[in-house]
Amino acid sequence: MRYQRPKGTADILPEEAKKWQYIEDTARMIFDNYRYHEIRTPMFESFDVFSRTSGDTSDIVTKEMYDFMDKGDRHLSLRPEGTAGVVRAFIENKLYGPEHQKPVKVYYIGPMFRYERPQSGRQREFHQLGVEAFGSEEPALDVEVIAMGMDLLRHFGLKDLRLALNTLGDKESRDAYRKALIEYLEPHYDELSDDSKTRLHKNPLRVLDSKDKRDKKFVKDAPSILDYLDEESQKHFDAVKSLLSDLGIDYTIDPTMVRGLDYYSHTIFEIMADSKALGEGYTTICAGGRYDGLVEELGGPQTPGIGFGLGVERLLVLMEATGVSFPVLDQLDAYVVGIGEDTNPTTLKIVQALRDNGFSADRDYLDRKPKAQFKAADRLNAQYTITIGDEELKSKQAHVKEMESGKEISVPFDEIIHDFNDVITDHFND
RNA sequence: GCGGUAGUGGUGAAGUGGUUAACACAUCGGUUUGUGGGUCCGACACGCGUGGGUUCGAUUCCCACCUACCGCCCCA
Repeated sequence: MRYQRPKGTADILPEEAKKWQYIEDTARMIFDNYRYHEIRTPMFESFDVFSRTSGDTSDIVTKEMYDFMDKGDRHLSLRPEGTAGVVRAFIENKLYGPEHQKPVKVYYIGPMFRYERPQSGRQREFHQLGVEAFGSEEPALDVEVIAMGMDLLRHFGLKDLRLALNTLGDKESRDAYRKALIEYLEPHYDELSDDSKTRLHKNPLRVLDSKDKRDKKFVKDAPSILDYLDEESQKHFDAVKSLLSDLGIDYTIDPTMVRGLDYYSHTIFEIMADSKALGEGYTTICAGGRYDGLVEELGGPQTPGIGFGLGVERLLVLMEATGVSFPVLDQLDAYVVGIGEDTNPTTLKIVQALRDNGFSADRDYLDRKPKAQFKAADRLNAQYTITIGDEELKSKQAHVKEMESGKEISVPFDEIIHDFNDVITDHFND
């Protein structure tokens, strides 16, 4: 094989693409119900947009970003996630301006890029769909976003969903907690895993997330963020919990849950699904949180925000493992069978006329025999076949056959061309 | 970036250091003249991921690379 697709990329073939369309259509419909509108931002941005928001010492920025210098010596990066670009666009286009209703609610669907080792449901080019809402600190907005995420996944037929909830508090709370956590872990420094040793001062919250047994033993008794929330943060978190309950949405609080990105504050959440398809037990399918400092970080006015992202490939793996059926619309109304070369112009005209009238129609292009054409019609699951041969050309009548019943009648070309719908209702509707 | 497993036609796969690489499915053609989902017959890898090497000879042995999958790291 001469050429092959780049490592970690995938060709989405027509059959598969139908599933993608279903997912995208469903998502758009739901987002629309919640009054979120699509925003399309570039697939690459200035490197700084991402390094600024993700923390430039992080592995993410140094190891996993597809960054490059373009011919004008600009340092660019393929977007590794959706939020940073949307925030940049929010600021650049002044969506914070008074003429825009607050909160500004947007969603995006598209490819993202990460330089990492491919595995099932994890590729270098992958797709995410996500939402962002700017301009309100109200806990009710947190809950709307969470509810929308749950709603979306339920629409995709996923059961056994679990909502994990945590808060990181505001900056003061987080700083206080961070200090306490370092104080707690430092005496055990030598007993931590190598990774956690480096994490301890760079990003101590991540130690909580460690899967290493050596770390877990300390994490168990580590101080909890929940004990370091100031009044404001506590109030916000309580309100979120209470509103979730009002909506009848169950949740479990996981004080050790942290996010990979530095910019989160207050509410963070993950929606997990129970499936063996993506590893044992519950795995995260949708994750998000509040990022009240992010807009400012990128040079905009102080503006709160909240959003979530969802991996489409992972979603597909889950749906398939769960046995969710994709309602696929692939109907062929009529297949036009032409017998003999002389019928070529007529069959083409008829297929075209059918399409003009809103029917899906197809014909043979390989000069095959009638039998083969009928076989094709059958395999394509055509509802009707329209047969034209020399005799039909002379009489200007075609044979219309309902494939399921086998009933066949003779109909003038004109009727077929002008109103095939009438032909069907007049002759085949019993 | 590290470790493990694998790579034969459109698909699922069998197989061997040596003339024509099983079998099945799919596809296409035929089964007497213009009608489908059946039967029967036939066709279908210039080649066994790529590139080297060993050998009289390699798809089969060795090495490197590529890719996929699994695990680690990480996870926006």
